[in-house]
Amino acid sequence: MENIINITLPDGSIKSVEAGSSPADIALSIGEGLLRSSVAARIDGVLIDLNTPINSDASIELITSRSEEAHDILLHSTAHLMAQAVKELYPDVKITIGPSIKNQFYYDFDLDYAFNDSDLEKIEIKMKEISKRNLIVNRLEFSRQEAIEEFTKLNEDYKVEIIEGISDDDRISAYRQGEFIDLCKGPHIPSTGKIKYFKLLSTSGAYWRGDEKNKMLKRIYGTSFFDKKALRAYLLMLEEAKKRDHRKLGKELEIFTFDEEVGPGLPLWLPNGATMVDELEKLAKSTERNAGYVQVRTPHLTKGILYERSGHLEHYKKDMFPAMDIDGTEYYVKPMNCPHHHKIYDAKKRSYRDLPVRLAEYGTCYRYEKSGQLFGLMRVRSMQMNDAHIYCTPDQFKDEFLAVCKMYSEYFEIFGIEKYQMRLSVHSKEGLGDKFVDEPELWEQTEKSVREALVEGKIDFVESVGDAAFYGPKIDVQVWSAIGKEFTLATNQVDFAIPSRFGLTYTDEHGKELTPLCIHRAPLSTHERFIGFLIEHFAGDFPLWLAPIQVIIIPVSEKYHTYANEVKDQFFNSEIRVEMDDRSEKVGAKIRLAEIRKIPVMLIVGEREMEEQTLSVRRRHEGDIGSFPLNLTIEELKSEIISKSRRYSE
RNA sequence: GCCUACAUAGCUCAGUGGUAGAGCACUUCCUUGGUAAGGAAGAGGUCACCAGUUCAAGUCUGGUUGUAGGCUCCA
Repeated sequence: MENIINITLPDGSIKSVEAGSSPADIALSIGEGLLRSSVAARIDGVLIDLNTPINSDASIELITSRSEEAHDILLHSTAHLMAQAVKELYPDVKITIGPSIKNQFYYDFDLDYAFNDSDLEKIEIKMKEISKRNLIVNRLEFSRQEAIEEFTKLNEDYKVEIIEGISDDDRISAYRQGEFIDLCKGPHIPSTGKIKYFKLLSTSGAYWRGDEKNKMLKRIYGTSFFDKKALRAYLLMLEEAKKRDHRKLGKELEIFTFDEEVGPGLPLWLPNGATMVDELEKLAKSTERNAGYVQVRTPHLTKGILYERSGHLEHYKKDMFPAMDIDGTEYYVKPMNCPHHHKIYDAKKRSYRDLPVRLAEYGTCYRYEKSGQLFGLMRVRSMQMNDAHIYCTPDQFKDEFLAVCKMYSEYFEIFGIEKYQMRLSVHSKEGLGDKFVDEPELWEQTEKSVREALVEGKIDFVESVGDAAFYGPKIDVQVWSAIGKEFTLATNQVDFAIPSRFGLTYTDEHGKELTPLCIHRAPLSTHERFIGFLIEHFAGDFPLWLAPIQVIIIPVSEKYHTYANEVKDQFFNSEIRVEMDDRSEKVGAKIRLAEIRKIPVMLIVGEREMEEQTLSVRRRHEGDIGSFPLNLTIEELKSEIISKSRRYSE
């Protein structure tokens, strides 16, 4: 009896097998097809390889190629396959790490040679060859000392460094396929022959252990799938995503441009973009007015002493443009609006009866972003923030904080933004006194109250240590660009430090002077990033209220230009953004251009319309929807604009 | 900032050391049309910039600037 063990299957049934059977044996006993589609197994909740023997009673779950976990394992195994190919082609290479990431994998190599595109092709061919060898992937286990000896022998210094960092009592595993051995926890695909549909995508540099003080390694990214169709679909998806890229659409739709003589990261808003900025500001102003904010305006330039007081020069200087000397005094362009707003708060005596004070401004700030991190409109050096600072008592904090969170969701509702993640960024102990103001207790206390507010507001969030602002924790809304870069869109930050540095106070009901809390918030981010995001979110197909050109009049021929101009004037007088296509072109050509420009409403006017005083309405994504009286059309479009309807954006 | 690649007409892109090209857009003319491209002609370039190699450089080399993909950092 001793050599029989009981294996519990996911459906609860129990299978008795010989001790030492592997998940592969168990899969085969159920069916050959199951074995074929299995890539690993979970035994009592722990992922193991298909051929690892099981020696005692356990529950089993086979990981088949359909699951996301299986895809991760495949990606990781493909990274090993690539590393093996690179090592065969470039024997001097030292391998480092090669994990799977979302739908992709990468591997970092230390090599005195830079890979180019034709090298990627060569490596891919070598990978296919190794795949055909169908090498069995074996798990090896070492003690720490054995592992160090083994990888020292292989001359893999980086692996030795990793092992040295692993705690003493752990068994160390590695995987061997043919001549290639890689330090790895596993599990892995059982043989290289199962890795068939992959593509190497790009090369880049990457610092060893992500630290810019370390050596720059050579990284190769790639992707891999279980079947050809899925690989093709993924590559197609990457191509499609590029078409939504705001840099491409922003140029095509004449929203913004950059000019070498103006400077990197300093966008120029073209008329279409300026119109959109204006619409955003109108939205923000009315929302904030209803939420009890007041508008202020402050200069772009300020004496250094203000930023000494605020702590910016201590904690934020590397992100600021260098000082300029004006009559012997140092001035800076502002990186944030808060110090100015603090001065406005401080411009008069405040009572608890005045609080909360909510000061709003779409102030333009300038930040010295490192050249390599500029990215279209999403990451720029001059930016106009949807900024406001709320000064409140500790008692008011939770309500104010949640009101800001509510404002986010109202905005997100308007734009139909559904894919985002709330992130609570807190301080790290190591950063105290450097990256963060040195107030350990206040940090803990503030972070606690923010967490409580979030829980009370039933807001789901993830936490990120070490990403707080220098003056306090923040709640960010993370979104992803068309090509998958992550960005912080909205932000909501709590400041427990700076108001006291500015000596800000309010008089409480007992006549005592107290320091207010400050909430920094930017639910619409900056105009630059928000519009960059919206371009991609809508793929340039903006809802009517936001579209730079809302309506284009298309006369069938020159004979109807007079009527078309009358129509245009009426739309113009109704404050609808209208243009007329008076080129000597056929209707089809005018429609085509309007479609390319993604103008939501096309109005065709000819003989019939002129006689009947109507318009033939063609809407993007809908086509010809029929003829309507002029006045009715204006009314309907007006109401669509006022309601901010998203007619096509789903 | 670091690694790598790229930079040719307004846009998209050909052009591997020997007279600078295409399509679209633009201008003019013809055409006056009915729901995604009517026709013809014309204009448009210091091949990003600065050096160098060469009889000769868009093409080769170096530097600068800008852009792209990453790394690091962030609204």
